[in-house]
Order: sequence, then structure tokens, then C-alpha cells
Amino acid sequence: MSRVQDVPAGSRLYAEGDACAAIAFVLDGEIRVYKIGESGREITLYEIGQGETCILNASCILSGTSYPANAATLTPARILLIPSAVFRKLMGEHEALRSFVFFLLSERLSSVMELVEEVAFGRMDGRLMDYLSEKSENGHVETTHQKIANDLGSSREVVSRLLKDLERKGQVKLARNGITLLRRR
Amino acid sequence: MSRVQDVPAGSRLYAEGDACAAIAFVLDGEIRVYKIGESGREITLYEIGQGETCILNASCILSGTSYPANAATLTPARILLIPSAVFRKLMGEHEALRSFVFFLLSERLSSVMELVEEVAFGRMDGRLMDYLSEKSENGHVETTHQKIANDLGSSREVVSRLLKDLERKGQVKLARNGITLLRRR
DNA sequence: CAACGTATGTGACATAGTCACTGACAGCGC
DNA sequence: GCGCTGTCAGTGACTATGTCACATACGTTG
Repeated sequence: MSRVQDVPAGSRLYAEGDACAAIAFVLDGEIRVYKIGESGREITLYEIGQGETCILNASCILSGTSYPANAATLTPARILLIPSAVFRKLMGEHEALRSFVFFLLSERLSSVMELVEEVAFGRMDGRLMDYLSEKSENGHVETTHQKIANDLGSSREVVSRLLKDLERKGQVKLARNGITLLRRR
Repeated sequence: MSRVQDVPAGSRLYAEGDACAAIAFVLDGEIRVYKIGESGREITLYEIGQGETCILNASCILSGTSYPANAATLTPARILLIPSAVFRKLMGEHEALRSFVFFLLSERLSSVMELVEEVAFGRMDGRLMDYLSEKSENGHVETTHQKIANDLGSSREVVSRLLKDLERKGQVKLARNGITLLRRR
């Protein structure tokens, strides 16, 4: 029935179109939920952290549809899997669980709407700076241009160019596999 | 308490950031939910029809957050308003209502994710053709280029140009306030 | 039919994505 | 230390889309 599972980093958990037989609660680790376009470009819809559930799972279980995106682990993860039937039953019995799930579902809907706005109207240079600020741990981000592009839904070339511009303007310092933010006063 | 309300076409029901005191069920009419960018450009997130509920309402009631978008009537509408507290109570008591709300919420989440993909990776000409096909009633769409742009999250000029191209290719016939689709075999 | 408001057309330029390469760096085997 | 190889980053040229500024065209109304 329900069981805990350990998953290494970088594993694909769900692909677009999969059916959901169980719902996953993330006990530990981080998961990335994303879409892939025909051209192969990717965009991250959101990330799931410790203590959250892959709400999209709940969503497709409760609405009987298939998984509308892709999910993969960013770090090694420990996941609690609860079969759909059990989950449905629990949902009926526990007000607290319902609230929790509704809350997450609402949050996601909101955040994905926000994303639509950013993608539709935002400029890449601004989105890139925001991204770097968010991801940075005391002014440093360890990643590749390709990974940034995959999160932002852009292409590596564009990210490279914009980063180069930022470097020329003295806002960042570039290195292989890493970016350092400068003077964010 | 709960009450039915008639609203004329084109009324703004909610603006981004509003708090939700009640949840709205659409008894009749159509509602458009959209985002507005800083530049003033708009993009439609989805539309709500008869028999549906403005799930975003439910979402912000249940999660205690503010309304993350804008909503306006496309047609005259009749709406059933239920106060948040009553709605919460009903949700606790009725499995069927829960399922209904979950289903809608899931659907929206899915469809907004789909929208992210389209906006991030799709080409405008394709999106435009799809849009026209969907909106057309036996081969004809009555609207303005500006309205199309507002739905697609683009600008009027771009829509005008693409439509002109389509006309040159013989795929549509343009007129003031209307577009006719040709030979969609 | 003149006049006004709305809708549409278009050129010029800016930003973003694509394609096709080139160059740069790090680890490895010898 | 030297050269190989795989990954990462840089760049020019071209296309697609968005912005700005303005020119037209269409329809209603007085």
C-alpha cells in the first residue's frame, strides 16, 4: 500500500500524459515540475520542497485526468507514496488534509498564473536578474547557462548573451559553472 | 446571505489583489479571467461558462489569499454569490461539492499550465489560427484585432500583420470587425 | 456629406529565439 | 607535460515578435 521510496537526483518521476496511481508527499529533497516544448526548450512551472505534496498528483487523482507536465528530482529525495483510493478516503475524512491540499492547489494555480504573466509580458533581462537573486546563496549561483535557460523557458544562447551584457555592465561576474552577483545595493 | 445577482456585459467583477468575500457560481453568461501587464497588454487565462464556478474565488477563499487576476463579464450574466463562511461549511459537508470544486480547480491548473507552454514555446501565427478556429461559429469570427491581441497576450499590430499575411495566403478574409476562415479542409 | 471615433495598415527599430559555428576549460590517459 | 575528449560558453546572421509613431479606412451621426 503506502510506502516510502528513495529516489536519486535527476530521476524523472512523471512525464506528461502519465496516469497517477498514487500521490506523492515529499519527505525530503526537491522536485522540479516543468513543461517541454516541441523544440526541446523547457520551462520550470514550480518546484516542490520538503513537506509539500506534488499537488498536480492530487489534482489528476481527484479529477481523473492524466499528469499535465513533467516532474524530476533536483536532489536525492525521499517520497511517501499513497495510493489514490486511500488518498481519496483520507480526503473525505479529514478537514485538515482537505485544507492543506486546497491550500497547495490554490497556491500553485496562483503561481502558475503569475508565471503566465511573466512569460507573456516580462523581459528576459529582468526575469534573469530576478532568477539569479532568488537562486543565489550569498551572492553566488552555481549552475550552467543551459540550466538557467531551462528554468526560464529560454535558450542557452539568449541567456549567455544577457549574462555577458550584465557582466559588461558590472552587475555579475561570470565563471564556468558559476555566476557571482556584484554590488546589489 | 447568498443571493443571485444580474450583471451587465463588460463589468469588472474582480481586480488583481481583491479579497474574496463570497464565491460566485455562474448561472448564466460568460466570464473572462485575465492578467494585465505593466505595458497594458492583456492575456486571457481562461473563460468561465454557465454551470461553472469562478474557481479562483474558491481558491482564494480556501487558501486565504487575494484574487490573483482580473475577471470581467463577456456577456450579461447571472451569478449566485455564496458567502465564504457558508461555502466553507458546505465544502466540509458534501463530498459531491468537494469533488466538483477539486475537479474545476484541477482543470484550471492544467489549462493554465498548458497556456504557459503555448506562450513560452508557441508561435503567434499558429496560436492565432488555433484561436480563430476555436472562436469561429461556422467559419466566421466577429471581433477586433485588439480583442484578439488581448486574448492571446500579444499586441494589435502583431495580430493585424499576421492576419494580413493569412489573408495574402488565402486562409482568411478580413473585414472591419470580422474575420472569415477560408477552405479549412 | 462633413466630422468624428474606432479600427486597421505599415515602416522602422528593439528584443528574443534559432542556427551554425568557434573557442575555452577541466579531467584523463599516457 | 601533452594531447584527447566532453561540456560549457561566446558570437554573427537571420527570423519572429513587440513597440512606437503615424497614416488610412470605415461607419455613424448630425
